[in-house]
Amino acid sequence: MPELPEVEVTRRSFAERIAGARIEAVEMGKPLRWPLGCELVTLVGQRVLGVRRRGKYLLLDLERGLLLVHLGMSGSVTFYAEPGPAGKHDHFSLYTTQGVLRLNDPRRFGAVVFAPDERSPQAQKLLGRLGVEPLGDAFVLDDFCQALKQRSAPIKQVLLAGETVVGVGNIYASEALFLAGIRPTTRASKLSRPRVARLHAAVRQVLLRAVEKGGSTLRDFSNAQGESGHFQLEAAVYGRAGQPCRLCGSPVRTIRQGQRSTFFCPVCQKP
DNA sequence: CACGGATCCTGATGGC
DNA sequence: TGCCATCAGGATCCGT
Repeated sequence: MPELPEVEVTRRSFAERIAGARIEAVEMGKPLRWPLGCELVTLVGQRVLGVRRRGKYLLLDLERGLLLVHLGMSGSVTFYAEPGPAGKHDHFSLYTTQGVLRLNDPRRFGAVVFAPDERSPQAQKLLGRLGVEPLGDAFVLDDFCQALKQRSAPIKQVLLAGETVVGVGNIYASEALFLAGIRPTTRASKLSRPRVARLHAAVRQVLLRAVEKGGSTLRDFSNAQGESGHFQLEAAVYGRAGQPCRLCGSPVRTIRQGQRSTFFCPVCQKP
């Protein structure tokens, strides 16, 4: 479900409501991808100072340490003003003085990990290899160009890996490459500078637009207040196999790359 | 070391 | 209706 736009929309939907809240209790369901990494008593009594985002991670800053929350494939965070019963796939709940934060994650590829500090090994194990933030000033064309020159893998997979630029998942990778007119199978190192420039702009544009639209609703995305997004209404290629390209009318094609589906227009996107 | 494949897990969907 | 195969927004680990 969640790529950068969904995570950012989620963050915005509860950051202000949880800021300043004191943690009163913690409840865990089935195991997630990684163990929490601390005793529950470490969390209880602490205030949540704020919520940041790094790539697809939500970072909940506490008075002593932080919680790294990842939504995996099927996770979503909801912040309830009133405490109710935990749902079937609610596997992590923070009961605070201002409401209850729950991570609901049927497939349990997500995780909540405590780290004493952002520079600690616990945090760096997850954040240490992440690429640059695509919507920040550090996403510079020259650097992007240089980084892609080093990589011989198909550009789609380089985007997905998140070591060059973070936040681009399976939907937005296909969308950005369509916007840039680049075939997903093209080796990253083979892209000319002008084409990298198009991709650089496309990645920013697609993600920014998706954030503005409130995230994708391809299946069931909704933010922490239960509101759904509208990006899927305008997907150019993702999920549109066989349907006419919105630019040239030829059928959108789908292939598999690294166990993931890729969608592209064989006419508009050049190798 | 960079790449490609297998893998964790549950639920939805479609064919027979 | 049941049963089976396939697919799903992620990212790590492992063999080559």
